[in-house]
Amino acid sequence: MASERKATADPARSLAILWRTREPTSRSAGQGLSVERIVRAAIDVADAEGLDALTMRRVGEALGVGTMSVYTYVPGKAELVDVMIDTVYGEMPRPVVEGDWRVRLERIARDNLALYQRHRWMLRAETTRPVLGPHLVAKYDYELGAVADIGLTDVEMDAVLTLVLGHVKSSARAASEVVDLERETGMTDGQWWQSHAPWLETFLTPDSYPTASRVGTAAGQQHGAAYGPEYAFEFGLQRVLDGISVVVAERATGG
Amino acid sequence: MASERKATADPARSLAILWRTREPTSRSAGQGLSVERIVRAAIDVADAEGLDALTMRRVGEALGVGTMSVYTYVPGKAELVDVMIDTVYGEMPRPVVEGDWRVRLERIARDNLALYQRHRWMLRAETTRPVLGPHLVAKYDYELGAVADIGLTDVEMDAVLTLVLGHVKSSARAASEVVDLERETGMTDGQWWQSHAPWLETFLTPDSYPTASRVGTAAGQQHGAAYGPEYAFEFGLQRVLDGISVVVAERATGG
DNA sequence: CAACGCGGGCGTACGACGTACGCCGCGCGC
DNA sequence: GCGCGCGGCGTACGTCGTACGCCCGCGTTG
Repeated sequence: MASERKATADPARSLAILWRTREPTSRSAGQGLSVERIVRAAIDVADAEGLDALTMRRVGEALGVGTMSVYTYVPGKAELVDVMIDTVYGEMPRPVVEGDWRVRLERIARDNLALYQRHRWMLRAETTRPVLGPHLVAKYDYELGAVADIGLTDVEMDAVLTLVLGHVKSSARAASEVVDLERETGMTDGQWWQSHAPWLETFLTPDSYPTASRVGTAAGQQHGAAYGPEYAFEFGLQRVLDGISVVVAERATGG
Repeated sequence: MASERKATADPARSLAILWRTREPTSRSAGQGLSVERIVRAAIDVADAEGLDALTMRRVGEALGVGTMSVYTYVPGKAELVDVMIDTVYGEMPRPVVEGDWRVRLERIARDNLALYQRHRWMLRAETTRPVLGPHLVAKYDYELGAVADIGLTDVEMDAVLTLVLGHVKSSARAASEVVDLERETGMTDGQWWQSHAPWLETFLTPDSYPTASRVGTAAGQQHGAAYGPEYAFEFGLQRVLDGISVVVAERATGG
């Protein structure tokens, strides 16, 4: 009948849940199921076991409740994930930071990185279009504050934030992969590179790919040194901030 | 028995397929199934209908063959995707570019963006750890060439590349979401923002979130102007390159 | 105080998916 | 001319999301 693909969430339904916060009915006010309890349980499952382990059956189980009971409060899994995302945005700190825009942006970058580390499933869930929930809006407003009044246009402010947060996400993803790999294989990243070294050397010879071979080795050792992802994050962040400071300086002197 | 999670691909199996390229047996040399034909069909399906539509049954169908026949050549879906990824890397151009490092990096960024636009499923498939296939290695070697001999350390070269490619991926993802949304809803991004404007205004008032409201409006209009994602890509790319040039300049003068 | 209706909770079932297992039948080497 | 190996595949199982409709207990009403 309906030719709609249900692969994706219905934003309107997600928004309704996010903004309406319909109060619990008088009936089972205290101890029944609720959107909040469901979302909290789902976040706990995803934090502990990853997004693949987050099934509707598992959520029901975690709440000591039948699978289908969850559907009384949430229209489907996609919308549940939407609400989970906005909920964790609500956990983020929004301190007033002393210092200039660079200090503030750096702080924002680190806070977002910490969020991704605490909730690694966010890195995969966020792929789809973000739903404009209340906490995402609050987060956006707060973060824009870091780059307000330094001479950028509105569009540039948005672009700066997008750039910084994109870098954070890329770095977080790389770091998360290292963690996953260690969990799956039982080896550290360094051990993994070492065990694959002979295999690598059979085809990635200095003759065939001189640059890749040399740099790959160096980067691999860096990873072995147990702070590879952090280095990539720090290096990239400073580069991005340097790049932004060029525009800020232009605006300050030029007009 | 085996407590292995099969959510992820076995890298060794993927690598074996990627590097061994076992020649077809004498028997059905010409017209039978083959890894190449399977991968090509799978890429076509994913290009046309997205990663969700890529099922083993669908691949078999596209080849006029039973579902399980695919498993004769490919150990599983995860490994198939690994091979698909390396294959599309093989399609990328690797021209010798006239100009300095900045010109070369910019070209690399645009080529990678084009790749993501041609194969949007890459944006979701790549999430897992990349498999070191022959084409990925060749790509890595080529791209490192853009930043060789400008005074960076090996680790910095790797970090620069990671930074630029990360930005490309972030931008590509944002652009891809716009395309998806237009396909799903049948509206352009501008129309979508406009239709949701009244709804947005009910809670995102200038009183509650002054900055987010103003900047969001500006950014929304930018999106309506049909070149939002391109702007974000260009702006971010120039910022990133500016940031890199600061280090390059340091290295050139400092020693 | 009794009857009722409604809504929260859930059991069952269906159609996807990935893929293990074992059976065919063709065509090449002897 | 014969047998066997291998490419190809039909069936079946366990998972998932979720549509559908039943039940039961509570709050409301007469």
